[in-house]
Amino acid sequence: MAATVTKRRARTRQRLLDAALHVFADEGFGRSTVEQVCDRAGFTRGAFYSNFSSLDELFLALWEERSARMLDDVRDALAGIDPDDPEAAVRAAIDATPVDDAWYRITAEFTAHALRTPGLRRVVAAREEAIRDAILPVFVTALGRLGRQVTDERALGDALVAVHDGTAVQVLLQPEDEGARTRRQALFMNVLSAYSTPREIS
Amino acid sequence: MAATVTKRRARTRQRLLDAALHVFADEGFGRSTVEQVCDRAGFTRGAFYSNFSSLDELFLALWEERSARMLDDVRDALAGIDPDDPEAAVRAAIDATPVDDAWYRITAEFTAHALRTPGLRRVVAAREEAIRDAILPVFVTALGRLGRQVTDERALGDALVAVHDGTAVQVLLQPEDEGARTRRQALFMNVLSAYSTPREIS
DNA sequence: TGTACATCAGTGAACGCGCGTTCACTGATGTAC
DNA sequence: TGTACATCAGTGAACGCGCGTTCACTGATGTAC
Repeated sequence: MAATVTKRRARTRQRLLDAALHVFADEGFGRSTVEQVCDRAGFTRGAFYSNFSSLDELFLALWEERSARMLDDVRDALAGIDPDDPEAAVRAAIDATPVDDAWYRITAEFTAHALRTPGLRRVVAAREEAIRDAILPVFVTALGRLGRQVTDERALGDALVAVHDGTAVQVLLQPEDEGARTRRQALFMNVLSAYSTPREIS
Repeated sequence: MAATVTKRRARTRQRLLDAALHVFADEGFGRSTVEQVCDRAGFTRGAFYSNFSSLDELFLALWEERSARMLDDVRDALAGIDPDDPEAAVRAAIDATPVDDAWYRITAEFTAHALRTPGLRRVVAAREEAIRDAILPVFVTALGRLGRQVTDERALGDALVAVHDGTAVQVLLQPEDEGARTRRQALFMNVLSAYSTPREIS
C-alpha cells in the first residue's frame, strides 16, 4: 500500500491538472486562484491541498505533463512520415507542431516564470533541447534523401526551434492574415537550405 | 488649466510606471499588486487610483511607453550606421535590439495577456509591424550596397522579427552558453542571404 | 514680487471581500480473514 | 464471495490576512490682482 497511489487519487490529480490548463489559459497563471481551479475541476479546495502544496507546483506539473505529451505527439507524427518522399516529409515535419493558442499562452507565461525562478530555467532549457533533438534527425535524413548535407546540426536544430517559436506569435497575432502562415512555411524552407549544401556524388 | 496636467502629476505618473516595470519583471504581472507598485514608487495606494483605474490600464501604458521608447532607440542606433561599410552595418543592425531579460519577461506576459484580451491583440500586432518597418530599410540598403537584391521585403521583415524573438529566448535560457549568441548571429546572416539574390550588373 | 484664494494631487484610514490555508470530519477504497 | 476493519481521500466550515477600492482630508501647486 505504501508506494501504490489509489486510482481515485490519480484521477483527482489528473482532473485538477486538466482544469488548471483551462483556467491558466483563460485567466493567466498569475491571476488564477486555487479556488478557480477547484471549481472548474469540481472539487473543494481541500482536495487541492491534498494533492499539491501550491499553485507553483501545480503549474510545473502541468507544464511538464503537457510539454512531454506534446513532444510525444511530435515524435509520433514524425515516425509516420515517409522518408521516400522527402519534400512531403519536410512539409509534414513542419506541420507536426501545431500552433495552439491556449498552449502558447501557457508556455509564454511559464517561460517568463522560469526566467525569474532559478531552478526552473534549466528545466525549460532541457525540454527545449529534447524537442530539438527529436525534430532534428527527421530533417537531416529528409535533406539527405534530397542530396543535401547538413553543415551544422546543432545550429540547424536551434534555428528550427527559434523559427518555430518566433513565427508562432506572428501567426497567433494575425489570425486573419493567411499570409503569415505561408511566410512561416517559406522561412522554414529557407532555413533548411541555408544550413545544408548539395552533396557531391562520390 | 483644463488641458494642462501639472508637472507634479506627470512626475507621479512616471514614477508609478517606472516602479511597475520592476515589480512586473520581478513578480510577474499577474502576481503584482497595486500596493507593491505604490510601495516601490513611494506613494500610497490613493495616488495610484488618482492616476490609473486598474493595473491592466497601467500595464498597457507601461508597455506602450517602453516599447515605443525601444523602437526609438532602435531607430537611433540604425540612423548612426555607416552604409558605406555594409558588413559592419548588418552586424550593427543585428545588435541594435539588445536582449534584455526583464523586458523579455514583460513582453512575453503582455503578449499572452493581449492574446486573451480582444482589444489588445491589434495593439501588439501594430507595434510589431512598426518595429519591422523600422528595421527593414536598413537591411535592404545594406544588402543593396553588397550587390544583393531583396526578393520579398515583407517576408524578410517578418523573418527578421521572428528570428529575433525566437532566438532571444534561447539566449536567455542558456546565459552560460556563449554559442547561443553566435548561432543567433549566424541565423540572422543566413536569413539575410536566403531572402536576397546577387544583383546582375546592368 | 507678494499675498490671498481656488483647485488639484496625494494621504491615510476604513471597509469588506476573496482567497489561501488548516483541520476535524465522513464517506470511499482497499485489505484480511 | 462476504463481512469487518483500517486507512485514505476529499469535504466543508472556519479563520484571518492581504489587498482593492473609496473618500473625507490636508498640504502643494498654480492663478489673479
